[in-house]
Amino acid sequence: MPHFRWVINIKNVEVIKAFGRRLRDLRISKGLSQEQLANEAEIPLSQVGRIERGEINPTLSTVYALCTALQTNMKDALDFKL
Amino acid sequence: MPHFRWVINIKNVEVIKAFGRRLRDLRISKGLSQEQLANEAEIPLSQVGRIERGEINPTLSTVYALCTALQTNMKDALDFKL
DNA sequence: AATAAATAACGCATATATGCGTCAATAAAA
DNA sequence: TTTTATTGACGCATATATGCGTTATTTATT
Repeated sequence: MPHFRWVINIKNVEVIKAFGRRLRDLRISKGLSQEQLANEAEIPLSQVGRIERGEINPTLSTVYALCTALQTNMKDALDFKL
Repeated sequence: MPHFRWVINIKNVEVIKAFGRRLRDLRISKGLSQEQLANEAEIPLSQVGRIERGEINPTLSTVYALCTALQTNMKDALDFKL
């Protein structure tokens, strides 16, 4: 059965969703498929999808790898408001 | 015994260490102790220490919580070069 | 020096990100 | 439509971040 045993921090959900949207925008603006981005960033394809959909909370190193693959700075990739 | 069974991505080590240094600088510039920052960000004190020392690879939501507690944007907190 | 405050360095349980699959659904191109 | 490319949505094992302790060490204060 599904659980609600743990407190959900709404802000945290929002930040990973906002980053997912930003990542997708950046990827598309660079004309890359998820697969190409995954290869560049050396991250599994399925993980890129989950991050773009805001399903997982990526680590700093993953964020960095994605930004590097997109030829952007974390500074710019994380420049969004909630 | 210690292991070397997995490939270590040097860049990833560098980014978490750089963030740790940046976090410490920001915290000190705001005149906060690790304990005060931990309370503000609602994360364990020991975790703040490990992050500042670059021992762990924080998630995006943790980075966000720390930046918010420091009254900074991720944009600025992650504005560093490797 | 003695005391207090701050940080380092551990341990441990649990939730979850990662890494690597597979197959379905959708979109794009032929 | 049919084929191909792309993305979504799963499953599962493993490494690790989180969360919450405790104790040691270092630093600051008196």
